[in-house]
This record gives sequence, C-alpha cells and structure tokens, in this order.
Amino acid sequence: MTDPRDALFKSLSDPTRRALFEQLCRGGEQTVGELTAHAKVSQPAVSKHLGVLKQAGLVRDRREGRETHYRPQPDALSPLLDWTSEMAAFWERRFDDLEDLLKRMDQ
Amino acid sequence: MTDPRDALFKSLSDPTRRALFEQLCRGGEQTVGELTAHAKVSQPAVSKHLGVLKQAGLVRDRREGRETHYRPQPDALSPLLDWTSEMAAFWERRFDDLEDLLKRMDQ
DNA sequence: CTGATCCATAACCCAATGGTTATGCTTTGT
DNA sequence: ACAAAGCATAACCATTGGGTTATGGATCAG
Repeated sequence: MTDPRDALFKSLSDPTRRALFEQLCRGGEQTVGELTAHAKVSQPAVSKHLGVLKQAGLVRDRREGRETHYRPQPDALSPLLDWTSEMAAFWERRFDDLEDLLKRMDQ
Repeated sequence: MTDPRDALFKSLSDPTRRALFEQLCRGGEQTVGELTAHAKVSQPAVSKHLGVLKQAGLVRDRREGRETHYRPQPDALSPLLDWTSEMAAFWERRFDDLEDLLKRMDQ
C-alpha cells in the first residue's frame, strides 16, 4: 500500500541525509565513524539517518567487529528515475495533442 | 546557498503534493477547483500545496478571471535527473576500482 | 446592486521530524 | 580483567509541516 517512492523521496528530502548518501556514493563503503567525521551532526544523528536510508533500501550495512560499514545501493534509485521519466512522458504526449497545444499558444 | 534540489525533493516528498503534480502532468493545465475535486484534501490545502510546487518551480499559474489555472513545468525535474545520474556515475566508477570490487566480493 | 463562486490567506492544532545528551551493549586492546 | 572505542537506542526538546475551519477579496451571474 505504501508507495516505495514515498520512502525514497522522503529519505532524500533531508539535506543531511542526502549528503550522507552522496558521501557513500563518492567514497564507497564507510564506517559510521568516518561518515560522522564528514557530517555536521552528532554520531547518534548519523546513525538515525543511516537507519532511515537503510529502510528505504538506499544503503546496506555490514557489521565487522564493533564497527558497522555502510555501502550505497544505487539500484534503489531506479523507482525515482522511473517516476521522473513517466512524468516527462506525460509531458511529451501533450505536445502531440493539437488542441492542447493551441490552447497553450494563446498564453 | 539553498540547493535547488532541496526544494525539489522536499516538494515531491509529500504524497498529496506528488499526486497533484502527477494529476497536472497527466491532464495538463487545470484550475484549483478541478484539482481539488480529484484531491482528497480541502481546497485550502490544495492551494498551499500548489504554492509549494510553484516555489519549487514545478508548476506555473495563470489567472483568468476568478479562477487560477495551474500547469506543470516538468523541465524543473532536470536537477533531479542530474543528481540521480551523478550518483549512478559514482556507482559505476566503483566497478572500475578493482580493489573495491574484491573487497565487496568477500561479502 | 446583490448574492454566489473561486481562490488565497489567516489562525490554529496535532503529529512527525531532526537535533541533542545520556546510556548501554559489544568488541578491542592492554 | 578492565578501560576505552564504536555504534545503536532511549529520552527528550524545539521546529516543521500538513491538515482543518474561518474569512476576505475578486469576479461573475442575476
């Protein structure tokens, strides 16, 4: 029932969280400590954000001793790409609709 | 200073708002009344959402007498596409990094 | 002119969210 | 065995955010 896009958009709507995901995409797998070092918030905040990203399927974690390694899962972005192109497709269709085109032309 | 992606992601993170934008992409230009008819919230709520979408550049409005017509502006989605492919690009690069690939292979 | 329609804004409420500090559980190192 | 490190969770707080009803300003119809 819950649209997977919801989780995706919501996860990425927060700048801090998006920065974390970017950091992971740029640098690949990293521990919470490394991520916290680059972030501008506390370690618990980072952990919470990573939890949200994980639940959205954007990251995966791997425990190794006392440290947890997170890595990006960019495949999870595909629903977002799909939705965007879907919207673009509707947009294209409107150019084929002469009636609508004329309506738009007179401002 | 404020990343334009912020406004985009935040605007689209709300299901009601995304539904409004989809409705506009599917049906083209529509009045607030028409949009409210399809929405599951009150007219003021629709107006507020349209305001947010407008400020994010996702829609444009056109007043005609006492009614306001809104139309989608899908071009505004391109920063989103750009960001997504940028992240995907980082992801691709990691496959070229043999060291990282090996590290990932042993789980 | 008057009443109705269309929409935006105001004022308010409650839930969700992002941040913090405090704490506790493993794991590591000595 | 013990202290420290790494991380997650708990508890709490302030702000944001999305919803509502109420209202007001244009515009149209009669």
